[in-house]
Amino acid sequence: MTIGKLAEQCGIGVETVRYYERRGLIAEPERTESGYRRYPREAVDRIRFIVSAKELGFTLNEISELLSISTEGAGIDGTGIEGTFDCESVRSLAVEKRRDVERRIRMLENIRRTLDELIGACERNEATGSCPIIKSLVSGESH
Amino acid sequence: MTIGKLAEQCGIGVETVRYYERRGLIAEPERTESGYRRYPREAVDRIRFIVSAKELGFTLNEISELLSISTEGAGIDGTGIEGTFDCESVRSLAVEKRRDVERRIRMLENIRRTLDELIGACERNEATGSCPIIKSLVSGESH
DNA sequence: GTGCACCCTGTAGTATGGTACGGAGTCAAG
DNA sequence: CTTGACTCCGTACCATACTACAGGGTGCAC
Repeated sequence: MTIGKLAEQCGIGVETVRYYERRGLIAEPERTESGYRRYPREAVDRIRFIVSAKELGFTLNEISELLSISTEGAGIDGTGIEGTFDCESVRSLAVEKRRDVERRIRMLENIRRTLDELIGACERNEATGSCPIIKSLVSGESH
Repeated sequence: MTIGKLAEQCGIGVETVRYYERRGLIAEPERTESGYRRYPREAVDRIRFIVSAKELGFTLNEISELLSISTEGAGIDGTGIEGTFDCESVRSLAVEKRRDVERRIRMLENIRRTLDELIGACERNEATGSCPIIKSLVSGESH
């Protein structure tokens, strides 16, 4: 698979794929004799994961970490995240990330609930008073 | 409440508060005779909401929209998001945002589930094979 | 065998979201 | 009534994550 096809399948530009490679988020792929990058099908999944995680507000560094957890010790060159984690390091990193993910889910659920209330109120044609969305989110917080 | 106290309560810098004001995310506050900004307690909630939403991967523009939905027609100067929405516009914007929030929750739940599996596997001392986190997220996607 | 779309490297520019001055005025505790 | 912490405005700078060249080579369809 060429870089162009890969980028297209992931909905990003070829420049971005190369950027992710430079950042160490994806491995350097095989090359053809003429120097063209040649990707395996799995590369699509990895990049789609990166794209999705980014939408969820993870930085590329955090995504690096998530990927390094999931590939347990595979290591990503040039990221400073070395392979050969022992199981305990992986576990505790995973636990930490899980807490973070949990917190984000809670906050989003609060926003969703408020949007539901707002939509409901609107359908019943009630004017909503002051800013319920803010209250709901803030009250659900637990930094 | 001075800008310094406000910023402190929200865990951000005073420069950031002024930046949010310039961006139209928060209203221009009252001023003292000498020109100092003076904030009401509610400003804390609004800014905390902005901070949280940002962590969840919403851009400041999206946050503007969310805030404008919740304050229904209040409008935010300089954002291009004008006040005087009719109820139907508010509702459809809220429905759209709800879909978006829902999608994010799903993706995060997939990541959480995978982290759980990973943590479980690690505790049972099983080496995980190839990258379950990626598979789970990608399979749960529904753009 | 010549277009045209694609690929290569490298470097420079952009958008977003801050962050950090500089030079000045203000407030309040001692 | 001074001194130190705070505020004002404006502009310039920063990090992250792209995005767009420039200047060249490759692949293949006609």
